[in-house]
Amino acid sequence: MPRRTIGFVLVFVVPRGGGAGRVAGHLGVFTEDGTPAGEPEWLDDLAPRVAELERTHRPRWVWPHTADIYPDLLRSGVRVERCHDLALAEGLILNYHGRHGEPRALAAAWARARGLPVPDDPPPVRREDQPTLFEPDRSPLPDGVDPVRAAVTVHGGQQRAAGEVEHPDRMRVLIAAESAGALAAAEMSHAGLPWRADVHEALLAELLGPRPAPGARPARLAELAEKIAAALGGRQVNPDSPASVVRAFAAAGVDVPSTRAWVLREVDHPAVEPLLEYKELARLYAAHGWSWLESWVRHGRFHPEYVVGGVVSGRWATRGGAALQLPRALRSAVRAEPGHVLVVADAAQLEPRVLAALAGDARLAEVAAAGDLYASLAADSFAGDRARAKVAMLSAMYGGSSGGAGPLLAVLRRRFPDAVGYVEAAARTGEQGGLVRSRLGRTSPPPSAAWREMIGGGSRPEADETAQRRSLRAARDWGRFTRNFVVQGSAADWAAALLAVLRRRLSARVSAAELVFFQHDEVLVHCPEAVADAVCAELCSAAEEATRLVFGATPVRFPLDVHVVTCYADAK
DNA sequence: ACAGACCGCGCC
DNA sequence: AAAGGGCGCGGTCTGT
Repeated sequence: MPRRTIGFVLVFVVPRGGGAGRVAGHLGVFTEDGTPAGEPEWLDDLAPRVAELERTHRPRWVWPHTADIYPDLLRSGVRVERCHDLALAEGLILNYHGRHGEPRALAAAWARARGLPVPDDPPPVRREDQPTLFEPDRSPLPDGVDPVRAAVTVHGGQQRAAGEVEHPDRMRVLIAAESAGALAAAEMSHAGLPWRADVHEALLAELLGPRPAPGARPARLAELAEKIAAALGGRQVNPDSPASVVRAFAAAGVDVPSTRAWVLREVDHPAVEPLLEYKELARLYAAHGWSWLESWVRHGRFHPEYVVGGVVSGRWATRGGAALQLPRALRSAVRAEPGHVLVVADAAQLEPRVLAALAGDARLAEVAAAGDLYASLAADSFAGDRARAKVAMLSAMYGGSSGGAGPLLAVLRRRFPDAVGYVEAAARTGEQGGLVRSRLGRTSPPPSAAWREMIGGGSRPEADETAQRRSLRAARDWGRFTRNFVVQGSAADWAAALLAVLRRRLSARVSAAELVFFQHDEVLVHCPEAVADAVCAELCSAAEEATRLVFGATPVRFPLDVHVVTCYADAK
């Protein structure tokens, strides 16, 4: 094949059987204008062909779902630069139109792919026997449907759909960033986060005692359980059972409404201290103990599975390993390999900055020019009281008002009417059952039928006080969700753009660096010590580029706090 | 025995 | 006037 620039390569894969470490499938090469460049091919092993095309053409790979194919390619040593993930794009577009949760194998996409009339309202539930483009292991395509042609058709439909939303440019950025995120997620799962099992084990031994026999409690937990029982007058009590603990306290003459740590801390009783310690250690044991280590750490790396597109707001989820909840105490087990460092970068106070940019609030943007936004906000509006400034801002974004936040929020509203007005408008939209969007167009789900029923029930003339209260409550709850959605979703937009841009920059300019971890607004790069400065420079440029991509020419700054360390625990 | 609800807590 | 957003996970408890 002559060397020339080709805009798109469309790949369709139908995994067959066990796979045996290889991924088979159809592959078709197309030029940018949609003209096929040669016949579609069937390959028993896609990896070599993908590697070759990547080397010669740097195409955009269009495939049903990155998570279904890219991990296998990575295991075969093949990395690609860019892709269009049909399933993720389909989800974003469907959600934009308020059709959350519909099967990704949209009936309309199928109809288009098969040249059939497109139904106006595709059935919401896919039948078991209905073939699907996006879950290729379910069932093969119907006879006579060429998989490459189907992918081309669906892709074309998505390009059109992206062009028809209110801000097509933003939707295109979103789809590209989401697709790049899927690539980065697979790469990070593959690479893994450097993890010193010996450090982790030493920590467990120090806090819990030696590893217990299967079914037994660690020594330290058994000891604390005895102390708790003794302090409660020798009553039977299972510290793992909230109900049992409440009963035991009641029997000892102490009324506790629940066993939440912050509740217990207010209780003056000798059982409280050992109980709090028990709960903390029991959690470490259950969630990140020896069995976690066995399940998730191999050859010195923690390999979580990221789920891109798993949260409507655009945040990532994880499957197994609780990767996004690594306790701070365990971060000492995250160590760079010899001669290497970890570059830890997190966006400083991302959400309030996002709000300033979203709302176009010039005054808040000014406040956000400072490195420490909350300190700057405190100086501006809260007589220098940083804690109060932070509470005020968080209540605006979350809809909370506990801890006397009401008056603080009022200060914020007077001083920054555009920013506060923006989230309050989002809350009102939600209270009325409407949809809200992130900056790039991620869209909140419509409220459930049960919600609508409750809202309707409260406004009927015969509604009693309880029904009215329930209705009001449901409306407010959903309003809090949509209020937060615009901020959380737009922060996810920014973070996705950052990751996409950083990934491209690193592969082009600091190839020895690898992305090893990402959580919401924080990214970890593992690299040889000698290139740490280069990585820092790329990070800063990436943050600026991401800001421009998502918010255009906003005056709001989005600084990164960057730490070059050998141990994750030393960052911050 | 198993599934699913609830609790409580970890992270952002 | 009052109203805290998102998730994953492992534990218990309840219903079948």
